[in-house]
Amino acid sequence: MILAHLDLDAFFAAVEELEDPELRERPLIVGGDPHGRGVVATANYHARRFGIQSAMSCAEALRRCSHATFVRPRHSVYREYSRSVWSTVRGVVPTVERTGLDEGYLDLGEVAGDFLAARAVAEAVQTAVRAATSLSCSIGVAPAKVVAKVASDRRKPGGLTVVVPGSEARFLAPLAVRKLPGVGPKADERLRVAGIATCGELAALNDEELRGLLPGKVGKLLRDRARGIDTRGLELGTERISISVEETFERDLTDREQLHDELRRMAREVAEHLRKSGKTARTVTTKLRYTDFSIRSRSTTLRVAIDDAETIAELACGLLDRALEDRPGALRLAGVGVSGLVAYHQLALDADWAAPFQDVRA
DNA sequence: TCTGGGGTCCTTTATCGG
DNA sequence: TCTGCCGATAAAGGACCC
Repeated sequence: MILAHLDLDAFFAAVEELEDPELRERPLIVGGDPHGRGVVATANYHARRFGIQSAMSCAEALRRCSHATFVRPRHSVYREYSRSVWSTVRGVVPTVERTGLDEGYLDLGEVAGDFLAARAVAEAVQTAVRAATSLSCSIGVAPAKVVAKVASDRRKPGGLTVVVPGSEARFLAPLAVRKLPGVGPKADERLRVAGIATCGELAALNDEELRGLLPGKVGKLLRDRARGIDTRGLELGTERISISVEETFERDLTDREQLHDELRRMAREVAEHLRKSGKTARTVTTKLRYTDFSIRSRSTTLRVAIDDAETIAELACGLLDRALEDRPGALRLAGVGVSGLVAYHQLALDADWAAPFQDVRA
């Protein structure tokens, strides 16, 4: 299996630079209001020199670079560029799994016989994308997804890294465990405390050591990945399984009526998304974030799928009331989500055989 | 007045029927 | 009739990703 991971370089910022070339030579931050509660979505490479990174609060970014330009994300514009990029990629490599607007996996085995040929195909993809959109991307080529993904991140921007079969473990070994997809802040900290800093050290753990550190399926999976073992193939044509809208308020809210108003507004947006995707939903979830950043959620599942804003709103408000009874307090965020999605045309069929549920049986 | 919004997947716990 | 166990599944939380 020969596959590639493609990652567009500083995608949102790169698009904004194309739309307004004046931005190109300056530190640019795409994200929220630097005087509000937003975070950085993407920073261009000038801004990164000031230590600005994705997910950093915009207030912090402003502190680090007071002359940076801040712009709000324009997702519909990025979607257009993304569409153009991926149709260009498919012109060179037909089988592609998109995992985001700005990244995805390519099946190179389909168009290249060996890793030498694969490198040439990857270069052809980079050239084609640049020609069609003026955007630059980085690519990793490897026998396994996890290795290709890590490889694509090695020589940004515009880099190409090829990891040939047999060298996967050697390639990963010196890298920090945090570089491994699936190792987030929590796992990183647990490993750090135990003195495990690199992928090589994670790969060398025996079963018992691993159990103490990262129990369950997760540990085995991450150790496999650190060894370059990853049998996942490309996933083509996956369906969405949930839809949600949430919002961090400018200031924390306590007033129940105000919160209900916000939830009703979000429920209308969720219903609109549902309608556009031709789906109905059986489960409604309300999400709350308190001032201390802790998150609570309450959900309910119906026998029959729904898609109307009023029903979603009623359920969401009831769930909010329940959550606030369990734990009162000011909220910095509230959200409404639906899951258990059912295609609208299947509604009549599904309503028939839908099994009864606990709270209904009682 | 640090810390978004949209998702996915996994684990644990509660609950129910048999 | 009471109790315990088992398997499903819903609910809730948590980690992670872009």
